[in-house]
Amino acid sequence: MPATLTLTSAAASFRQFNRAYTRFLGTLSDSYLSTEFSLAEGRVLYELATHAGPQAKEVAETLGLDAGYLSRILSKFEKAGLVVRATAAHDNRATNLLLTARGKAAVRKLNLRADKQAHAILAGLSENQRAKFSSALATIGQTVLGQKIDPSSVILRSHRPGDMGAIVSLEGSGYVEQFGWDNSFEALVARIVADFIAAYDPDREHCWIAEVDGQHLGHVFLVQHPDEPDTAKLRLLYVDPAARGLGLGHKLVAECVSFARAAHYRKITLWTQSILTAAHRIYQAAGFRLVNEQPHHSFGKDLVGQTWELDLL
Amino acid sequence: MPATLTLTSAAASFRQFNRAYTRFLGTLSDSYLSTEFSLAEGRVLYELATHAGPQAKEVAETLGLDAGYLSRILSKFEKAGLVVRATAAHDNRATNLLLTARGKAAVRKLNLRADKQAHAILAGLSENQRAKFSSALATIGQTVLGQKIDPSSVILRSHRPGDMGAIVSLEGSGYVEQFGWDNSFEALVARIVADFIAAYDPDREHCWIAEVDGQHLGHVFLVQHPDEPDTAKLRLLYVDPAARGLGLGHKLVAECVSFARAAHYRKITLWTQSILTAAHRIYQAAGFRLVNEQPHHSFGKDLVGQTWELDLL
DNA sequence: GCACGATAGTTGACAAAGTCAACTATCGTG
DNA sequence: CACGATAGTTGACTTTGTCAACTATCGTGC
Repeated sequence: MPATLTLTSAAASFRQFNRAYTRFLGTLSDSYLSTEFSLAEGRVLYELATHAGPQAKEVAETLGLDAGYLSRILSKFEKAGLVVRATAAHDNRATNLLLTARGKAAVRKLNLRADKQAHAILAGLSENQRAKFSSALATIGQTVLGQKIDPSSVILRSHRPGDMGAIVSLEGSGYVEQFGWDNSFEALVARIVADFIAAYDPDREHCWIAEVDGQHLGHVFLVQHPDEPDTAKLRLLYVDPAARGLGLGHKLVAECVSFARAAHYRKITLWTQSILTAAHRIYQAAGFRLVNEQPHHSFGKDLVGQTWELDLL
Repeated sequence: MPATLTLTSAAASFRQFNRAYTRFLGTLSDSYLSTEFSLAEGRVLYELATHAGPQAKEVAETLGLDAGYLSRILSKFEKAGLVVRATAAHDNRATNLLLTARGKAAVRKLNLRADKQAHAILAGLSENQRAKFSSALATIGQTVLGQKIDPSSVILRSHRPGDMGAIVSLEGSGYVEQFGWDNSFEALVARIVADFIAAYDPDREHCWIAEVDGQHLGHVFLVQHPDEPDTAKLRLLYVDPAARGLGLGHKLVAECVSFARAAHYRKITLWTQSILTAAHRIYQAAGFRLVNEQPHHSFGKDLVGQTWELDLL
């Protein structure tokens, strides 16, 4: 892969983005001027609202505030009746910070204002743009801000326009990066998804996309076997490297199995490669068993293909 | 399109991102502590380094600084010999701000430090991640920061793993959004790119991707006509809505034409739709002429297909 | 059970960052 | 050439943030 995007040019656009975002956050926070709170105070309030009864130290750390500064802010809040400082249960040095009803009301008011602002900005975007935008935010959050994906916020949905391409792209670049396969694999995936759309029978077939905040994290297909009407084929199970370890693969396969049962299939088969060991664990856990292995040369590599089956009684 | 990504949830993740990025920029700017400059001073210096001889007012506006505050910063810079304030040519009230050699040296030093920092963060990412990251930055910059694409920074390159999928995705969601086509169009594109990879002859065929900072902005294919060896087909010309008006389409078509000439084709043909008027102007400008029109029903719509040709003498 | 270093939080003194309004000098227009 | 507008400066001020010294408590090792 020729490095048309060098580390240096990536760093340059990163810095440019940071400058622009500094400016942007500056204009956003200007709205605090019409408020009784400063930006720092607002951040503290928000922190108290989202984390139940934290110690002052924790708040100072997560927000990067000076302990002394925070102490003064909290005194002000206490005087205003927004916060109570309760000595911690097992440590008389520490205090647990709790919002009063009045404090909660203040947070609600701030939230409303901030939500309005965010809405106003996003309202100018088309749905397509908004999806791209959200996905971009999530990407940045995960790559440089160290944000973790919250498994409970992952949703499974059916395919939509643009999804087939995303599937081809993810699998194409993913397997090249991880296993060095050549682009004939990407072409194969493109053909599979084209066939899926062309022959799609909603009662007998389905595609699931796992996503969070518009970010495509994984997918799987269940299709009718071309020759055997009672058999379904599970195809193109994929979980993005960024989302591994969340049980997404299990969730996707479980979805396939229950759909297949509901559609009265008697069997599910799938074809996979011996090197994809992470996937095997998922198939095994779902009750599939390996029924056949065969070496072949594909995608520029010597591989061993495997057929797995699950009987649906 | 079911709104699994509502405006409200998009706004929520937007706000969460802003909070996280505030924190991130805070840690980034901590590095200014070991510097003789404050963050605001650094921003001013950078602004002076990138824009030749601006007025104080312009700097104050672009950075969102108070005029008085800026004036004091500039006085400090002048005293330190980093900046000279020259009365503007045609307005004796205004001053043009110019960095001295010493000022430029200071900027270089700051840049070096910031570059190191950015490099350190990006060095932990794989090339794939870095490309996604850069592209995400660009997306955010364009959608909410109002950044414009710099036409001179657009590069044309050959296809790489993951590109075919991106092409399918862009065209699939793009034409759905703009013209309401159904997903059989996405399937058609998937089949075309699959065929391209399968039959690819590098001497006779080519795919160009237009990108900036890893962000895919457009593409085009030139392939051998299946029946006529002397004829090339131009296919899948696409320019992302975000990148229209930059002459990207012209650039991509010109690339095709010159490749076709070099490969000794005698003719280029292409098939397009009557509603794609923006593309027609590009073809016309490149010397193509409309040779045939035919109504057809595809992608869920009644369309009029057009064949265009260019003779390459 | 107690000395001791570590930790949570507070406070005073201070510095840095940013705001506001009044002011000067100049400009452009009628 | 009067007059309102504009570029920039300055003094007085507030807000925001930092630092170190301080108290009270904790946990550990002896």
